[in-house]
Amino acid sequence: MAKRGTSREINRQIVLTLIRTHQPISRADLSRLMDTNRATITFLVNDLLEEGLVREGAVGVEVKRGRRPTYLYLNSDQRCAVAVDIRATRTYLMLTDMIGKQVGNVISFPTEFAPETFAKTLAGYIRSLLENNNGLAACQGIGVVVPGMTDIKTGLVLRAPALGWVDVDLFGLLRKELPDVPIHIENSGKACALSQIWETRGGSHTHHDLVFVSISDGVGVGVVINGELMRGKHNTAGEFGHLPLSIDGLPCLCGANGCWEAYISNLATISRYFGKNLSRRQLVSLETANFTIEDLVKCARSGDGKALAALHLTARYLGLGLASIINAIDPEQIYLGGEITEAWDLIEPQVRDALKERTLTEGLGETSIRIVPAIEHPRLRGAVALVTAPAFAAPKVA
Amino acid sequence: MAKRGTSREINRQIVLTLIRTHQPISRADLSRLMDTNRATITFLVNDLLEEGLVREGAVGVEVKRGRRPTYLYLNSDQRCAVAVDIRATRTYLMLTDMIGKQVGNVISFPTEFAPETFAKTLAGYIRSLLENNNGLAACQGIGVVVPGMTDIKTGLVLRAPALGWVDVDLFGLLRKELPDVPIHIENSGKACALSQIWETRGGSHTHHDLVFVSISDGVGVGVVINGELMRGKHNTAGEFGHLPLSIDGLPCLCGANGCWEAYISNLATISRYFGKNLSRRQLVSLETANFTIEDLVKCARSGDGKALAALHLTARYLGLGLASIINAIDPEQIYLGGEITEAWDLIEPQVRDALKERTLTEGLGETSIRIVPAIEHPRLRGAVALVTAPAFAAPKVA
DNA sequence: TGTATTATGTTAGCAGTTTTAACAAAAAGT
DNA sequence: ACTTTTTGTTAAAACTGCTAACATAATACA
Repeated sequence: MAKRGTSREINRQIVLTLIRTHQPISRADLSRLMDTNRATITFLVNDLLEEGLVREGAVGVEVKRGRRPTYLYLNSDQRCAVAVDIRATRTYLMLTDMIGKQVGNVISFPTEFAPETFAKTLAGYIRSLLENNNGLAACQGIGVVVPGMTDIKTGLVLRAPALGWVDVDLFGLLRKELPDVPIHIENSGKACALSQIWETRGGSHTHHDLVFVSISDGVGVGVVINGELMRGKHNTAGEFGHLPLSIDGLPCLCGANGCWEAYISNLATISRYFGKNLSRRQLVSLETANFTIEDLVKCARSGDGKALAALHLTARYLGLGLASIINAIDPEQIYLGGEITEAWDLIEPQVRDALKERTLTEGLGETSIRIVPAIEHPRLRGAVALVTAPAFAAPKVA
Repeated sequence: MAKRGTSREINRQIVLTLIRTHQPISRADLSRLMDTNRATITFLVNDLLEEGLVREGAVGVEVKRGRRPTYLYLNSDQRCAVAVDIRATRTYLMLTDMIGKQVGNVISFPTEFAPETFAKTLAGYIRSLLENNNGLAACQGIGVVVPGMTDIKTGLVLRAPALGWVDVDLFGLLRKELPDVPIHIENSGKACALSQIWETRGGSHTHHDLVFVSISDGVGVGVVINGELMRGKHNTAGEFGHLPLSIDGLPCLCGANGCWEAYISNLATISRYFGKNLSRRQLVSLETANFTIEDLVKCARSGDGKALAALHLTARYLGLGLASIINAIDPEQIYLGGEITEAWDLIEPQVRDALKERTLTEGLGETSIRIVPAIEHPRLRGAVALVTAPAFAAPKVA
């Protein structure tokens, strides 16, 4: 039901989003973008100025004639957010302002598997991060991404194989340590997808349907449909990593056989290189401590044929799986993250060929794939989006 | 941008939807459902009464005390829609009122594969259907569902293997014959999903995420995410029928190998029963003319062990594929249509067991599956939804 | 230099909606 | 006969976007 103030709420959020994506921008430009009059914008902006969400800045000088516009900016300096990326080996942290811009360095520490002690350690790092940067006033929230299934309502980590966590109340543990800050916990793939839609929304080339595929120890996938994150009934939607390539194929950690993940995870690629059966986790962890996928790529680049062959086979399986995602979702854009993307120049042809083998139409075979390099910290950006995106979201009305 | 009248538009649609799903319903009940006052409802309903979309009916008598409510109904008698379901062998037609209620009988004629003559024949049937029922005044539109990929903007049938159609301008051909009626053309799976969301929306158990799987000569899938149909960039989203069960498996009509469809289509099941390789289309069409999946089910019911075994194997593959859909989408409800569902009592355990083999969590393994029997004409209802749903859709504002 | 032109941003009043509060209508209980 | 309860309507208030006029500030041009 649309109430008396619903229109205003909606328009407020639209203005806020447009300022975020177009700043610096004048009131007049906003009125043109929103196809309305300048008067309405004046009132909306005045609201945002009073609340301190927006500030006026310099006046424009590059105009031909007429009064110069006063530019508007998001007042992002006064608020901050903390992004946390929990991975199997290390946990990464970053401080950002409200538009997700990084403030200071990314710091990290080894991940402990015992939830209680881990939460205490993590809270300590967060506190020191906030204290050392107290020029930034209020912390708007902490976004935490996890390599596993989560329940966003309760903040429970339902299942994170890489961490050995089942039904861990991460929210509760962190809440006890940091009682005054909103905490958001989400699956890393979903968070990455959220950050992509949130970064492109309102811009000239907004994608309404996109998929984020992150390949590391497992395969994490986040899907945006019609501009909204696909969550599903249990917030477990997007588990494309366990689509079968062959129902009688390689055993997967999930218990089933022939999952895509079992063919393209970092473990699978390394295991393929060594030619051993490294399916048992203990063996794997020993091996990978000494030899990472980055090492494998280096080998391939310096002429190791076996390494290149292992990468090419992974590339082929990667393409075959992507074809399934494309046939199922028909996205405008696929984002691809993970260590193996650093070898994209070596594997792209194999990926694209395999993809075209199974996509149903020519158009689907040409689906755009964008590599997201590790240096962009996609998971940390996803964690930020958990905190910042709700502030810009339109109200639910239906 | 929310304009001055946007709130009213939104609320108008909500009222209309609530009357559709709850009729008969009083103004007072509407105000309670929408959590607002009766005055607002009075204004909104007056608008709808003037437009003739809603009518007042009997007064309620089963109230304990107080003034009796005057019940409101959708004024569905004055308008009608035509639903068309094009299938490989026959084409079906039905006349409905605006809430999708069937008027008269379902009629059908053999499908001709030449687009021009087919369009002329179809238009003739539609005209006679409308003339024989001209008590119903204005025809609001014609909804046509097709077993293939469509472009909803142009009305082109991009690819319908069962009909041998590629880039057929079905919209243009029908438009020439019926120039004054809006025509909607859509893939059958998508239309079925649309009809399900549209029939449950506003009700007590609205499903925001659902999947409709229709098994016949091919596998058609329609997906609703966050209450909206998933279309994708080219309106080809939802092609789960070509997810692989084994990338080296049975050849599929699409050119790839091991597609789910190649294991569970009616042709696959019949072919399995005869133990022959019926992959070539000519052979298949000869066989199936004499022996349908319904016959196979009859055999199984009367004790033919080979028939039952063929069904059970199809059931197993059906379950394995559904697991992929469930892992990917995590829907609240799966609807299952197609001839084979008439044997649901025979195959449900096998389907459910196979499904649980590959679903990632217990909750996902328990995903509700509802059989949609042929007598409910799901594809024709989908065709109706193409015409009627837009009249109830909320305005796009963001 | 002075005037016209152009663009930005503000203000007052108008128009369309929801909301509040009061009231009329109709039925059942006491 | 009177009170209570519920439905539906009406008038006025409050809030929102919209229109039109106007102030402000820059450039263009004679």
